[in-house]
Amino acid sequence: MNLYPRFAGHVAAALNELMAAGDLPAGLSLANVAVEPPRDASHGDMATNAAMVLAKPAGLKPRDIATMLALKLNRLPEVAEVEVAGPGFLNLRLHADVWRSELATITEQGADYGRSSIGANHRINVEYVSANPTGPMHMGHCRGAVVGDALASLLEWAGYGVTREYYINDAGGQVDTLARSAHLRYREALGETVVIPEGFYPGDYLIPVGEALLAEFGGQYQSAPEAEWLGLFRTRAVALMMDRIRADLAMLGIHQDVFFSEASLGPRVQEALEALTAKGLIYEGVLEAPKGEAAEDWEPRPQTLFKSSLFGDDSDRAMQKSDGSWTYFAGDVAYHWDKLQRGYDALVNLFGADHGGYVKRMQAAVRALSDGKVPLDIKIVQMVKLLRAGEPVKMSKRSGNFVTIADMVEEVGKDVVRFIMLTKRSDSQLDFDFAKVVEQSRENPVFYVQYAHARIASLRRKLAEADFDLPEPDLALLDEADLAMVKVAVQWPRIVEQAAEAREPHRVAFYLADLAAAFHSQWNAGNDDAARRFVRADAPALTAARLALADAVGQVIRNGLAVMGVEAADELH
RNA sequence: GCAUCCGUAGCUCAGCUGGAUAGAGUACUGCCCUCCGAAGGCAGGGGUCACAGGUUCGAAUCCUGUCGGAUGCGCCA
Repeated sequence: MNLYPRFAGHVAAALNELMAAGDLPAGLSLANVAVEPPRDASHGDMATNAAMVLAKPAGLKPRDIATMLALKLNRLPEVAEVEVAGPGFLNLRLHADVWRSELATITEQGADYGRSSIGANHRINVEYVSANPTGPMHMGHCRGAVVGDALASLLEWAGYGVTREYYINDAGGQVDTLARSAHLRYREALGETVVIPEGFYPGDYLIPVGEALLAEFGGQYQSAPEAEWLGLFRTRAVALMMDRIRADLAMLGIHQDVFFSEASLGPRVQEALEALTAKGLIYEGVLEAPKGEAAEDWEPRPQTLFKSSLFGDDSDRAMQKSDGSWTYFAGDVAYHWDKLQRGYDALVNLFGADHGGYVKRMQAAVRALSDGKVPLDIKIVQMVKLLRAGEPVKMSKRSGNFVTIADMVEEVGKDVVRFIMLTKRSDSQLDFDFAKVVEQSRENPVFYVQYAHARIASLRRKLAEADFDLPEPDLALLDEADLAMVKVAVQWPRIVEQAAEAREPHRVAFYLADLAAAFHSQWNAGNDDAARRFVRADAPALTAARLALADAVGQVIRNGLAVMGVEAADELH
């Protein structure tokens, strides 16, 4: 069992003993008792707020409870010193052997060190990317893709059963436009000179689609009426776009489990509507005019509405248009109905910042359909500003020229793209500077973390050349300065759990930067004082112990990078 | 008009499921440095955590309001 849960158990056991002995009133709730590393390392290795949290319900002074608890905890063999501090904190200092044995645990568990079972195998669906299949993936999709994928991995590490999902918007007017644009390219492939009118997709990426359509169908649809080819071309063009999107995602190392087609919803929409009707949440009504910018073409009309306002939404939402056809929202409700039917315990969606206004109605729908049993967590992913040496990169969507994911990955590599996308909370804006992200300096976290890993790898290489036999590592040879690094490394299981609970994969990137800093600091100490070096030809036993230490740190870095979907480098160039 | 997110050191950001003197990098100042992998090391100065109230033993963190910024609002997708 990992360090902190283990000590939480010790503290709980001690409190239960005090309750059993009548020193504390029986039946106190320990729910708010926390056992954590103190913010300031000089306070010790571990702290608990138990005395302060329990003071009021127990009707005792915090320091009195702390003193009783201290006596109990002091008897634990792992504890070197207990101190009551401040308003009633209990600070524990642990024996150095505790850190040595934690280090051994890292070595034993290896690539699984940090995996947790707090997810209890609950099934969770993470839907991300869901870019419209009308073009290749561009920069705007990139961050959501990376954050979603890393979050999915993180949840797997935390013990959830994760499904990675992509929703294909292949049923609206946009895909008709795609089909028409593809038809133009098809005619072009037949030798016509075409002009792409306003409102069509102008991008060059449709040229090969036109060629593919020509190869499949020959010239039979060149001048045929639209009704004859629209559905066919739509299906084919969407399929080709999805191939391309999958290839783009693969460049980022992303492979989703389920690609769910909106067009395939079919009877699900009616089912979802019936489910809501059965709950009395559907009615015919007229919505008020939207506020703000006046909508010229708005007029009040009776529609089929969902009472989403009962579930925290700002207004009720239309499911069916006045002509009886479904709204886009109805499709989304049906899609989430389908997810619920598939039996997930929790749902997570990643939305671009431009869909922020959609959050409440989706949560309302899921709450209504699942009777509040299945939480839908929606993460908003903010814009990325692309820069080149501080200057904004110019993009023109109108001409169809934008920076694609393929461009980015080709220029700086998958690992750099992924890492940088995780260096800020997803709900704040991110600058991506092509020049800075490949810089080899302390400021660049990708480099800094990879550099630590490369240095560790180089120790092994150096040793292979040096030709001296190492004994089995004896961790007892590690001193306090060596163990300082272990104290950072053993935080990893906590980071996994906390980041997973908060659904914030960026915390992994920050943690790895901290761990790398601890390692570099140790390394640099060796430059000032040769006695502190990892490899000491004059001391094989110490070298063996320090290498075990370095390897463990390298292992934790690899595990963290694995969650981020970044490969660890053994060498930098 | 309403909603969501944001406002922390000169700059870029952590911390936000309440805890002890608010952290990191960068920039700035002063020393040191050619090192197991150069792409530095150590130390120091720098903050009314936008503002005002409230809850609490305790608030950057929770609640309310104000100001400022971003985004969104539809029978579109």
